[in-house]
Order: sequence, then C-alpha cells, then structure tokens
Amino acid sequence: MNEQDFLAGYDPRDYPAVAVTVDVVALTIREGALHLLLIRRGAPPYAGHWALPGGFVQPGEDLATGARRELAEETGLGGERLRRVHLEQLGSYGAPDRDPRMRVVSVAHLAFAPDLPDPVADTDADEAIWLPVTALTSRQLAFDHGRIIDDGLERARSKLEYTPLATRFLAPEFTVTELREVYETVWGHPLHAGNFHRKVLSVPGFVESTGASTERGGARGGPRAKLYRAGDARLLHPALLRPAREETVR
Amino acid sequence: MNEQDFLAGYDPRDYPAVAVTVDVVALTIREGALHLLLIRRGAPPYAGHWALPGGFVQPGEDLATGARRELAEETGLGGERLRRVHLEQLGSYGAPDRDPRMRVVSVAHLAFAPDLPDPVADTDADEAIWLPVTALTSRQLAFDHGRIIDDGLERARSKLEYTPLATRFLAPEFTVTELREVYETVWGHPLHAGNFHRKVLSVPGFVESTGASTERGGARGGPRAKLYRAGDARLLHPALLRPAREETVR
DNA sequence: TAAGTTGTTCTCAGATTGAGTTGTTCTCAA
DNA sequence: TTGAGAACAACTCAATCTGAGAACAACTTA
Repeated sequence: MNEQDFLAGYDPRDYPAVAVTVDVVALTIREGALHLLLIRRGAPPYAGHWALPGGFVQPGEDLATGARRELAEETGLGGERLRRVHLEQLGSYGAPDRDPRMRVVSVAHLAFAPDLPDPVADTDADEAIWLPVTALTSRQLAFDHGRIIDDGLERARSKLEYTPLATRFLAPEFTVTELREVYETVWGHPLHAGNFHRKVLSVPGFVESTGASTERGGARGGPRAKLYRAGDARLLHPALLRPAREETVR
Repeated sequence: MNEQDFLAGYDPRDYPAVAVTVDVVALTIREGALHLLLIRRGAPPYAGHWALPGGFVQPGEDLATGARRELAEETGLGGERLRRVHLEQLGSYGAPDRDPRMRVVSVAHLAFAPDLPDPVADTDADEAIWLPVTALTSRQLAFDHGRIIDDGLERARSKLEYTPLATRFLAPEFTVTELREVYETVWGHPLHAGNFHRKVLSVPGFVESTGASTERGGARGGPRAKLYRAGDARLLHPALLRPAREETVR
C-alpha cells in the first residue's frame, strides 16, 4: 500500500481511525533540580496518574505549533517568554495498545525553559505542576509517558553535549557558573569548574561577553562574576563531551 | 484540550480526519556511491515524481513494524536479510498542506542496508529503484520528501560519528578499508587511512577480529586484508568525529 | 621479474583534556 | 574592622588524542 493509493476522492473515513496528538516533555531547572511539567489526570483511564501536557493536533496547525500551543495553555506563558523556550520534536509513539480507548499516535516534543512561574489552573480542571524528575516512578505515569520521559531526558543530556541549548534553561544573561550548574543538573554529576570555564570560552559562538558583571558576589562570598549571553553557534565544535560512564542509568 | 478529553464513548469520527503513514529513507552503498530507494509515482498528485516508499499504518501494527513492512514490500526482502537492515525513526512530518488531498502525518524512518539486489516490481505498478543521492533535485520529489531526505542524510552522517552503524552498510564480515569507504561515501570526503585504522581498532566494541583474511589482495595489488565483524558496542566511546567544516551544505 | 598498489604499523608534533594550584575579590560573622 | 571561608578566573603540567606523513611488507598486474 503506497501513498499513491490516496487517490482523489478517497474517503478517509473508510480507513481505520487514528488520532494524532502532540505531547510535550517540558524541562526546567528549579532550585538546582531538573523539573518536568506534568498534569494530574482526573478522569479514567489512568485517573490520578501524572501525564504529559498534550492534546489533539488541530486542523491547519503544524505539529510544532500544536506543541507550543499546548505548552502555552498549561504554563500560561505567552509572547516573548514563550518564544524563548526551546522546542524540538522528540519522536512519535504509536504502539497500537498505548491508549486503551483507540489508536493514538503521539508526536512527542521536548522543551527547555528557564525557570517559570508555577502553572495556573486553566479552564480544564487539570492540576499542572513542575515536578522534580527524581520524584517520579513510571508506575505513577499514564500511558507510555514514562518511556517518553526517559527518551526526553536522554535526548536532553545528549543535546547539551553538542549544542548550546543549555543556555535556554537560563535568563538571557548568565554567568559561566550558572551555565555549569545547568550541565551538572542535567547530567547528574559535578564538573571541574576550571576546565568547564576554559572550554566554554574556547568553543566559538557558545557564549559572548556582555561586558557587565553581576551586582553581587556569590551568596557565600567570592568575586562578582562576568555576565555572558548565548552566542550565535547552533552546534558546538568541538563538543563538550560528558565523561565516559559504564551505562546511563535512570 | 487534553488527553483526558478522550473519554470513553468519544467517537473519533467526530474529529477532523488525520491519516498516519510511515515513509522510509532507505540508504545503501552501491559502487562507491550512496543510493536511496525511491518509487516513481504513476498517479497524481506528483505523477512522474519520485517518492519515498511508504503507506498507511495498519491497525494493530507498530510504527517501526509498518516501516519494516513497507521496506520489505518494496525491496522484496525478507527473513534474515531484512532483519539485518538497521531501521530507526527519523521524525514526523505533519505540515497541514503537505499532501493536497487531506491531512497526512507521516512518520519517517531511516534505514541502512547492505548492497541489495534491484527491487522487483511488485503487485503495485510502482517502479522502485535505487538512485544515487547526488542525482536528485528536490524539484523531482513528491510532497515534502526532499526535506525528509535531507534530514535523513544529515541524521545518517551524524549517526556514523557516535554509533557503529556504518557496519550495517556492509556484509557480516568486512575489512577496515571497506568500513572506511562507508564513512567516506556517507560523509563525502576522504579520510586518512592510517588514522582511521588506528581509531577503529582502539574504540572498544566497534569491531572484533574474525582471525581470517580476505582471499585475495586488492584489485590492483596489496596484501590480503584482515576481516572483522561488528562488535557489541551500541555507541562509540570516544566518537569518531568528522573533520570540522564551516557548514554542512547539500 | 619489475613496477605499482594497498593494508598495516609507526613516528612525531600539535591540540585537547583532566586534575590540581594560585591569586584575587567578595560575603558573612565575630 | 577584620578574619575566615567561598568562589571566579587564570594558570600549570602531565596524559591522552589527533592529524599528517613515512615505512614496509604483501600482494597485484604487466
């Protein structure tokens, strides 16, 4: 069966119904811990379980647009602050039995956001909150969302290696230490401060100096840190590789 | 609108129809050039244009299963030879106007295959052939398949860096030179033979020796080469990075 | 048998990395 | 006001990795 079987006049309703949804694995860093935007389901199936924000793709709407819309609805975010959120496609999940009600193919997306205010309850009766990723077991998650989250976390860890997207977790101006803390939080282990500093400044286009410094030193002392903003590189050359490990375990 | 709006008893036919297809960017290497499996469309839209092999996801069928089925149908491949083809999800394409007939979300896949026999014409009146990727302009391609192919080629180039999947373009036993030629073909530029050799043998789990050698030396002379098979690594540590370039252009 | 090709190993300089040290600027509390 | 501790930023140095080229033996064809 090929696409050319889609002849003009073909009636899609003759075909087995498939619904297409977009889901979003939205990550942010709060108080030094990686957090994930989740919604508590009120109705069955999986009532009381946590689920990713998501919903049907609307007619006339691109997949990425749908994901950004879902993110906006659940976070109450809009305008410039929404635009600064990094959003990319993660992958599609279409196991025939992943939703007990009908065939649903979900196009999952991955978002990196700076620390955002707590979600406001919207018109839906949903409870949407940022939860630390460490506080989750896949038993508490609806559908195959545990698997999607695992894939999203692994993608996030890997993206930090070869793209400058760690800056998307921060305000427009940031210090090298703040940037290092993003890496340490997402990768889950400490990095050598001096080597990280050298590396970040040596990779072309990763960060550019603003010329300014922080108002104050660190909370417990230390000099004022220089401020940087994201550079214009889309990829890091050479990459910032995470230290070799046996296997990545969650 | 959230997934919890999928209440039991919800009738999917009330919802705007979306069709889900799987498409496959299948790559192989023939006569030192990267080739792509394409199908010439007989019927409008895009009659006479080249398109990726693909079709509807069948009920009860996983996305990856559907992609492998489409690949099998177009190549006539089955059994062990089909199983040795690497297949991974590439991404989903769902722009509202990508198909003029109706809303179609395509889940594209990427396949790496060893040199295969020419496709046999199957029950469809399709003409399916392996075409060199250099012989393509996006004007000759149906739908957004030019874009999908570009994404697939970039993914392939990138995958060779940090996975051992280059071996999937080769027979179960191969020489280091054959492996290097895969890299040179996919990346599009020559590599230093000595350094490549050193690197391949030093990365743990990339290849393992069979103990045997080729029957004959090279076509124009030279010693017999040692034979290797793929090792058990899923990822290359450290990676085999392609030389830095300004920007990857196609 | 000669000439040329190729697989494999080696050498060496330059770049990159990991680990630790130093100097200075700052905060907090005595 | 000052001392103690913290943190930013720069540096050092050894170990490792990379790029480029050379060497050499094993093979081919002419």
